[in-house]
Amino acid sequence: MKWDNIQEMPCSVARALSIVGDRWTLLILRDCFMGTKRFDKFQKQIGLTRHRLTDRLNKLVEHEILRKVPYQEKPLRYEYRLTRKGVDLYPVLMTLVKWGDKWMAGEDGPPIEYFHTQCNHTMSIELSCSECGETINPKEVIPKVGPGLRAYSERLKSQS
Amino acid sequence: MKWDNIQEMPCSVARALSIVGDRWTLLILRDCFMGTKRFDKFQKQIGLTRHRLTDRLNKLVEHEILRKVPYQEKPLRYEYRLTRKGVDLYPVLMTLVKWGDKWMAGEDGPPIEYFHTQCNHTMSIELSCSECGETINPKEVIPKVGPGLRAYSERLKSQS
DNA sequence: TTATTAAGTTCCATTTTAGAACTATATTGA
DNA sequence: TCAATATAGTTCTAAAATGGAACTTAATAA
Repeated sequence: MKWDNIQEMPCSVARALSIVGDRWTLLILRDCFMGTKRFDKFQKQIGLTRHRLTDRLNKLVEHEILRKVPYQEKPLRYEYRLTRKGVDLYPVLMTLVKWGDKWMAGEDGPPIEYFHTQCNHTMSIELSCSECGETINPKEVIPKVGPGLRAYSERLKSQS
Repeated sequence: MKWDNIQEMPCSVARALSIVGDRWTLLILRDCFMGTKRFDKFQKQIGLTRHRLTDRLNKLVEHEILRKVPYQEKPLRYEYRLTRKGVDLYPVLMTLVKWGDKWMAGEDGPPIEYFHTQCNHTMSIELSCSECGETINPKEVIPKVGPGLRAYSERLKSQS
């Protein structure tokens, strides 16, 4: 199985990772959420090669997670901005932050803290249920076959 | 910058990704959350090469995200189970699910649905504030330098 | 006229990965 | 006894991805 094929799996994790699941893309997006918009700044902050960066930014633009917006003419230059689809990846980054803060920060404590302007507290994120609002415990969530997987299975059947 | 060095960045996202940020590891963990425990089953479900799988499982064990538990003697065989540290990655997977469901599922709808036994509803996850409980809007969260980054900066200064 | 800035591109050596076959240990059935 | 099956790897090689460094292009600043 080549990586390029995982997007065809009937699985939202696989499909999401087919775009953002490589070694650098989520770091690029982290920088986007911190306000970075320009090529050289990404390159310096992350330290990946310019070649790779070009490649990853193009892929993100292609998938409409970032879009290129001209910020000057002469010479024409673009900056990279998050789209709605890109901003929707915020929870993925924040869950990684929370895990990294808990398990990787060591004695120094979390590198970055997050201040919630709505309640004026330094906070961390929690996962809650869209229906009842309660905090999620993995054991209390049961995965079931959904319409997407059913459709996929039926297509497989009709092919054979 | 080589990938192996990103874990030294003063950033929880980078540190988390240094372990789970490669192309296959989060898919392996997805399977763990679906109940998969054995080598061959991982291999068939994910379709990565046995060689890579060995490598990734070992890395996860090394980082105490999975642990090997013998399930038979003669011949001695182990299965892979999530540790507490591993279970703590559940939010990362679920945020990827939510994004994939929204942006990658297309007309078929989500492949898998999630049933919350606490409230008896099919649900999706939301991000909420640990302090006030409200749903998080990225614009309302301000990152600030935390103790980990301060300690890091001071170490850098004293070295030079 | 030479540097500098910004955003890439090009080239090559190194590293990682995919794919397939092979190995080790034990059980089952003929 | 012998062949087939099951499980969990390991080994090998060709192909693909990556890292590092230098080069390019277009414009401004010294």
